[in-house]
Amino acid sequence: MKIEDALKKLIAKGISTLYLEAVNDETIKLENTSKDFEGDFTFVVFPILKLSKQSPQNTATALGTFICEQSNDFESFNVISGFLNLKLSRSYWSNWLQENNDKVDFGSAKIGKGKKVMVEYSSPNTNKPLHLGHVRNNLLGYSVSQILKFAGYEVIKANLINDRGIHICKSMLAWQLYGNNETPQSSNLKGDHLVGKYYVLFDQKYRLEVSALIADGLTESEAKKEAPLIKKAQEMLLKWEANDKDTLSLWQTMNQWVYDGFEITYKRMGVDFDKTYYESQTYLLGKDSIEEGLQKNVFEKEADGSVWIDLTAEGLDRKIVLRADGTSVYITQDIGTAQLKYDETQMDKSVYVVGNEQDYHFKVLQCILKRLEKPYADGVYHLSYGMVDLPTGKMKSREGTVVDADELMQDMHNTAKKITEELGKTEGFTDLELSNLYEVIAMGALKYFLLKVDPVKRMMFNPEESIDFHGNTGPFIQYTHTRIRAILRSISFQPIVDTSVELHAADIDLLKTLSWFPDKVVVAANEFNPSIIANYMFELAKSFNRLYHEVSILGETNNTLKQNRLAICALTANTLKQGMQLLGISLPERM
RNA sequence: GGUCCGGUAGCUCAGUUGGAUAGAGCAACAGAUUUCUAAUCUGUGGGCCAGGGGUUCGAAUCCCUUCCGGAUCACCA
Repeated sequence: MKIEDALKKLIAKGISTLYLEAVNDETIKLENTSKDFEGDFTFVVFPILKLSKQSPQNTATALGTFICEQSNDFESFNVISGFLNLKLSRSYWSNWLQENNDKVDFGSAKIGKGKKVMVEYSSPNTNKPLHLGHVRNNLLGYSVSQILKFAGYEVIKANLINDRGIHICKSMLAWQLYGNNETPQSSNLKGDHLVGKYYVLFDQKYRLEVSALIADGLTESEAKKEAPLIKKAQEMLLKWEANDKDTLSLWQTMNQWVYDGFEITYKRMGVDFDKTYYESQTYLLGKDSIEEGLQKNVFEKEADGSVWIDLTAEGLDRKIVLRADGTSVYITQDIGTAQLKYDETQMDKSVYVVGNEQDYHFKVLQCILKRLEKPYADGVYHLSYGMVDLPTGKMKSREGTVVDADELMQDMHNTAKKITEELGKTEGFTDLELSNLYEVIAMGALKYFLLKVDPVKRMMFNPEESIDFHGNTGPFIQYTHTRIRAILRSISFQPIVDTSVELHAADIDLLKTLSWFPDKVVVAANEFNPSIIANYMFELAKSFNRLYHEVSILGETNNTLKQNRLAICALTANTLKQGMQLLGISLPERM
């Protein structure tokens, strides 16, 4: 039984013994004692004063006395106004260490046992390279997958590639018109960047045409529709849909360039997928569900043949789900893809890592799936995340105001190199080891920077100030880990815990922080929120660094205490490693 | 206009189900290494938790309202 639950039972027992009032222990609320006071758990007695009919002070004191008499796990208490602070005993912590010391998967949970969850993330367009916003998406998706796995779920990572549509045709067309048969090989340009270059070029040329038409007297919206380039792009889309051989061939060639480019970026970010869906193969799905919905009277058909759903009862709008010509809209595809995913995997939950500009869309999707009484409707969860803003404003691919993912990663690598060299920490490494080290540190800094922020929040990235390597950062945590590893490398010891020895207060502080890890994992998994793990990692690292300064680990003269302390260090190192793995961050042995 | 999300220190962010004097990091300043890696640690300064009202023993947290920022309400994806 968890100590919190045991304490709740004790408190309930205390109330019934002292005041002859029955209390359900599940209604007892406990808090962690704030660090300005001595103690581990705080019970606020105000709510039970009407039972005790005593002053807050007397009630708390009586309860505290009762608990310390009844249990060896609590050694003392103090009362400040209505707050009863209870302190866990040293023997409790010794026992805790002994129990958890050799757990291989300390912190793992079983809340997802027997359940399958699909996490869809990344979902790029094939007309441009990935930028910082996509990096946030990818890291979130990967990390959430790791966390869910650690919490016991079977996880399927999926990528739905948006490989068709008018935007793809834009880069194809620009390449056809202005590309002079440029290829990634001929220009030595990464394929996704090459295609992205033509996407931007299309937009530039298109704008010129639009301005010219406006000068000729057209309104802006007319000009946008009438510009020759956009008409050509639309023609190309029609050809693509008609399976025109040349168009398809160009499409395949250019998409392959992009995939080759993405593969490099994904690999460097350390993300991967179990399943890849292509929108070109799924965009016709969903029509069966429309038919089904019509029969169930969930949808209604207009005179022109278009199909709609009225979601005003749910506070949403009336939405089209099928055009009059029988073609799909975005939501139709998503209905179809959800069904496809379920048919293939029978997943219990389906997490979509998609930016918060699609909050409305996913509300609609879930609503429709519920109306259709799909068994997977309740398991749909939109992991909505805020944009990454630049000091200059939003990132826009077409306008070139983006922080490119590949460039950013390379910048981070260079910064890591520079700092390591400045600190003079390059001795004893081969060139290859150094290069790997810089990469691990750089990725640690970048990933931690993006994952420590609550996903729902917009976040700010200033390219002028490179991402920090001090303080609440990935490298700080990596560094802490290398300090522990240095100690553990230098000595051979058996992680045997002897509960007879009294632990130092600093040891106990660290143990206390360690003991929170399993709870953090559960909360992070339930909320699909890696930032909980990230912030906890920082707490844990700080906690170890305090111990490191306060006491000597290798220099401890009491050998039994030294063995215990080494066990605490080993558990800390393992927990740091495990937690960072949940964030997709590696830890170097030395740095 | 309707709906949704956000607003906490100069900057970037934490803040469990309402709890004690509001917390970190960065930046600034002052210190710490004969000893396990100073990418570290300790301390100082810095706040009308956007504003106002309400609920109660008690509110950054819950309710109402105003303001600010953003998104969305497409037969685009």
